[in-house]
Amino acid sequence: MPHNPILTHLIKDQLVSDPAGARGRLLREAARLFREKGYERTTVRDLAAAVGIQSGSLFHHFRSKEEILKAVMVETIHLNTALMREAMAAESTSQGRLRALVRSELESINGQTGEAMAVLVFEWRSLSAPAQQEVLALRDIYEALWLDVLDALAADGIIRAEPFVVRRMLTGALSWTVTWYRPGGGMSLDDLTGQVMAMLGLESAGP
Amino acid sequence: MPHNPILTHLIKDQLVSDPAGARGRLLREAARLFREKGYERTTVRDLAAAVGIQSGSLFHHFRSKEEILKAVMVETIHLNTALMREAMAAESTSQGRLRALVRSELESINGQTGEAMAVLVFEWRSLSAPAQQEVLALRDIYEALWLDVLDALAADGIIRAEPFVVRRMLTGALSWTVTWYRPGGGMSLDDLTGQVMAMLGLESAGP
DNA sequence: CAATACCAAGCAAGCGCTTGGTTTGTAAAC
DNA sequence: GTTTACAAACCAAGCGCTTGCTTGGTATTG
Repeated sequence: MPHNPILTHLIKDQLVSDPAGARGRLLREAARLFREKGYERTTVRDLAAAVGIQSGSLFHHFRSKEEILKAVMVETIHLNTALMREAMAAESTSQGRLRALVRSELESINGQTGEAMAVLVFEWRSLSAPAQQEVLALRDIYEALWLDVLDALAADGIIRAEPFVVRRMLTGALSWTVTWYRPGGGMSLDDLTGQVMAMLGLESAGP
Repeated sequence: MPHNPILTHLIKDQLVSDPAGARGRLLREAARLFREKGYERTTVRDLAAAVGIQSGSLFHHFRSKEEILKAVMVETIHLNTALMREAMAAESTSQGRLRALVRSELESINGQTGEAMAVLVFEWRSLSAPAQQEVLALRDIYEALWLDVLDALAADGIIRAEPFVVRRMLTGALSWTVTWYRPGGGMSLDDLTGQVMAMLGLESAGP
């Protein structure tokens, strides 16, 4: 399957590994295993077996196990920041942009990159402090996109709670969907987006 | 410091360990360490050192390390279910009961039992499948309290999104507060409760 | 013919847990 | 009020195993 243009561009800039390459394949399997069993319970032997090599050979591609975790997180943020910018650009109103952000984050969490996003949320503490700082800097860019939109909505009186509180509540609410929402079920991602907007009192609900 | 009457009653029923006893003290330290470093990164030597005994002596009180994790979770659910019932009983309207639930859960997460609640959320996967089943059964009782209130609000048209979706969004939003909310800061738990209600469009915000 | 990618083997450290034996608390027996 | 009995609580030592990672060498590729 061919990449979408955004991904191709990120690969060219070396911000994301090509999923077809050895490194990219390993990172995908790592995200899957880290989510399934947790970082600590996943051994380097598990990771190696998942891509069909010996455990020692991993250390030709990564200096340590932690570097694999960091790479999963960093590449996921890069990809999703880019996707989110793209989704927002198509909208002309603040309310539309919020809907695009919600929809985009739900897709990140429950779609292709879902495993990596779950790792980002649940394996945070497994990163060393310096690595946490690095990842945090990338997240700040991502978060600024949200706050700009929420600030605009608050200025217009469309939302009444404080923007930064709303963003944090939404972070929790949306990332938690990974524990219960199943894309194959009766509710589509658009339905779910509608439910979130309805919960905020911004649109009427109903699939 | 004396216990509140609810806790005393739970201790008498052997649903919760006395925090003054050896077992209770260990469970408190365990919750703290599990939250701070994660279950896997916390060794039985860490746990033993935290209460001033040898690592082997732990196994006089608990059959395995996992049993300690399970006990932390089970006792926390028992305590918080009781506290929540109490908080709700004082309210006469559905909206008041929702506010009481939100306030109560925020207090569970950010107050005394916060460490144990965080463990419940973030260390879920570290439990074996059978132990997960046991804990899940207890959570169902707890969740039923929420759904009853949300169903009533939906029936009256006060909330427009689906009750079970709202509950799940709130679960995520409220438990996520543990990652950013600091009780000592400028925002009290009552303020935060007000923000949540405002976000749902149910009350005007403002501390 | 160099760089890249890998394998086979294994090391040092740390892990959960077991074991055999000692101390401590408690309460009846004398 | 000392003695006896016994269980609960704990210690010191370490076993067997797994972990992340290293090493020295061998294919593979442009």
